[in-house]
Amino acid sequence: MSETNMDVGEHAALFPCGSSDHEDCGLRLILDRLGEKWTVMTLAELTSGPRRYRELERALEGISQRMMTLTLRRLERDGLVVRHVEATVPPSVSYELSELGHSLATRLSEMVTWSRKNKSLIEASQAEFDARG
Amino acid sequence: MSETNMDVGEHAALFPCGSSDHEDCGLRLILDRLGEKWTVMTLAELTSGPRRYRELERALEGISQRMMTLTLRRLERDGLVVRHVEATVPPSVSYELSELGHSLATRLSEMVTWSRKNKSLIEASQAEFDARG
DNA sequence: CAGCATCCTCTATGATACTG
DNA sequence: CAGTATCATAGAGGATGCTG
Repeated sequence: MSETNMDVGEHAALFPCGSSDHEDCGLRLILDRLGEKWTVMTLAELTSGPRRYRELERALEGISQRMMTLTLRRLERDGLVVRHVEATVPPSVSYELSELGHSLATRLSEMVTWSRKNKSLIEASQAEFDARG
Repeated sequence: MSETNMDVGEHAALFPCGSSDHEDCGLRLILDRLGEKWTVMTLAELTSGPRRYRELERALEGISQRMMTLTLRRLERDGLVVRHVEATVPPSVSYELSELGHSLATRLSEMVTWSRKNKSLIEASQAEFDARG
């Protein structure tokens, strides 16, 4: 009853991202990253603990070396992932989520829950939509 | 069953999207949509209530007609937005969030909160990272 | 007003080769 | 092992013109 009953009149934006505010309230900052092909899977893999470069590469089946590096660099740049270097021979480099990274991963897991819950609903809608030309 | 021999104090994955599960637990289904350039702003605008095509176009300053239509079609296809047609002359078409759309918008607003809260942290990290390249 | 069709550009990503 | 550098390409998105 009190579910979605937040009267949606004319001017009560649930979240102010669009309109004249082109800076998107900072959402794009993180959404652009999440929209990249391998970012989410990389974060997901790292929620289990630190991983070495090669381990990640194996876990993310199909990723190119180029994208593995790019993805990790960008996550590091955002402060979501921390890079550790062991100056051994051969070198050993591991990556792990920062505190910020973990906090994002938590949010992401909530989105996963939502996705799981509504996946069939969405796919049904798509199927119906497609069935009409 | 598998090689659990390397438990370096690992925890279970917070969300199971990567590794062998290529279907991404359905997250990509929605993340791909949110990653598109105008989707979030469109949803944001619609949280305030129904909007006509032209109203949306004006609100989302800079969007092309092509992308406005594509974005709305895809949202409609996903069942996140409902399209209403008034067969007047000239025609009047309005769009509004479905219940599913509202539920997603709610999640999104939580992400916005997170983004707002950590925006400066991320940007600081980026600045520091760049200062060393 | 609310679109659809067409052309074009630019970027994300993939493939491949090389190195400390 | 853990990258960097280079080349190639599919697709997202922009610009423009047309229509019911």
